[in-house]
Amino acid sequence: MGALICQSLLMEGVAILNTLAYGLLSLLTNETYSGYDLTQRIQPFWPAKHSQIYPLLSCLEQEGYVRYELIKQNDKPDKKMYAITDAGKEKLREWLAVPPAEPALRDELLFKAFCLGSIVSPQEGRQLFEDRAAYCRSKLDYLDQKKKAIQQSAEWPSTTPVLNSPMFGIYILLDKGYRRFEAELEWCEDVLAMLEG
Amino acid sequence: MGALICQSLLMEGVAILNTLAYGLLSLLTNETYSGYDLTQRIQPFWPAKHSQIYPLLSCLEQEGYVRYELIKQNDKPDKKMYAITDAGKEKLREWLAVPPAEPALRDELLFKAFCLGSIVSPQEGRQLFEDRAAYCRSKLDYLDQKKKAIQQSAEWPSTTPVLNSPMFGIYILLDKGYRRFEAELEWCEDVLAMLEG
DNA sequence: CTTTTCATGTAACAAGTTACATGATTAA
DNA sequence: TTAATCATGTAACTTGTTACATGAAAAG
Repeated sequence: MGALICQSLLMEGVAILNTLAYGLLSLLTNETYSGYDLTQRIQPFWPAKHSQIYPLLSCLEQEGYVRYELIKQNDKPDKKMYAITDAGKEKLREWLAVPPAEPALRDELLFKAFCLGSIVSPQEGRQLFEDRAAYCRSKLDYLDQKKKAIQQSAEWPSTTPVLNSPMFGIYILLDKGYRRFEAELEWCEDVLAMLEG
Repeated sequence: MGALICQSLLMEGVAILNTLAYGLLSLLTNETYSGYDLTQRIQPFWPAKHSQIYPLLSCLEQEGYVRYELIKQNDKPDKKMYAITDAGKEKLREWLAVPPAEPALRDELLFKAFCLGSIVSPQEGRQLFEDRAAYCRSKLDYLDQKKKAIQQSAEWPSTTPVLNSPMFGIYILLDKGYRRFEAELEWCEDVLAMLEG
C-alpha cells in the first residue's frame, strides 16, 4: 500500500498523501519519534497498526517529507528516529488550511444499546454499560495524569494554557479527550440508572 | 466483498458476519427498511456507503438472516423492504453478549488542533474551530428535534424513558449524540476564547 | 435548467487489520 | 515460564471509498 502512494503522483509531480500521512507529519512538528513511538502516539487521534505506519514512513522519507537517523542501542533493538523536513512542513501547512472532513466514529456499543428496547435484556444491558463506564474511568484517570504532567513541566509558564507554547496543541487535545469520556461516562451512569428504576 | 463473506464459513458451516452486518440486523429489529433507508440511518453509528450496504444485504439474505419484499412504486423507483428473520435475531442475540470492541474515532481536526502551538496560525485556528462549532450546533439542533418528536409520539407513554418501549434504544442514542456534540461545542468555544485572549 | 431525492447495483481502488517473521530484555 | 516491551518489516486479507451506470420525479 505504501508503495502505491509513493508512485501515485499528480500531473505536476506532487505526491498525494492520506490523512494518516498528514497525521504523522503533525506529530513530528514538535519532536522526533521512531515508527514505534508514532504508532503508539497516533492511537487517540487516528487508530492505526504498525503495519500501516512503517511503510508510510519509508514512503514519506522517499518523498523527502521526513528524514531519519539510525540510533544504535545496546539493550534494545536499533531504531530510526524520524524528523520532519522543510518540505514536509510546507506540505503540512498546505493541508492545514483545507477544511477537515467530518469526524468518523465507529462504536459497536451503539448498536447493542439500540437493541435495549427490543432483544437485549436489562441484565445484558447492565453488563455492557458497566464495562463501558469502567473503560471511560480508566481513560479519564490516564488523561488527568497527562494533563497534570504538562502543567508541572518547565515549558508551561502560567496557570492558563499559552498559545505560543508547543505544549498548547497537546494540552487542548488532552482536554478534548477528557471532556469526551466525561460526557460518555455520565451517559453510561444515566442509562444504568434507567435500567435499575 | 459481499460475495466473499457469503462464502466464508466456519468448519461448522456458520457464517462470519462483520460489525456492519450486525449493525444492519440491529436496525431491522424494530422496523423494516430498504437498503436506501438503512444507508441513511446507519450513518450516526457506523459510517458506510450504499456500495457497501447493498451487497451485504443480499449476502445476509442468502444466509437467511434477512428477507425482503419487493415494493412497486409509481412515482419513485421500486424498492426492497428488508425484515430480520428468526435466524437473524438468533445470530444477533449471540453477538450482543460478546463484549464490544473499543470505539474508533477518526477526526483530522485533532491533527490540525495539535499543530496550533507550532505551525498553525491563530487566524487559521479560529477558522477551524468556528467551522467545527457551527457543525456541532447543527447536529444539536437536529438531535433536539428528533428527541422531541419521540417524546410526543404515541408509543412514548411517560415523561421519563421507559425500558419496555421499542423507542428506548433510539432515545438513549439520540441522548448520547446530544451529549457528545454538547461537549465538543463547549471545547470549541473554550479553545476559541483561548485564541482570542 | 440544474440539482436533489429516491432507488439499486457493480468495478476499481485505497485504507486498515491480521498474521507471519525475528529476537533480545525484563517484569510478573 | 510465560507474557510484555521494544523495534522493524512484509504478505494476505477485509473493510471502506470513489467512480461508473441508470432513470424518473420534484424542487429550486
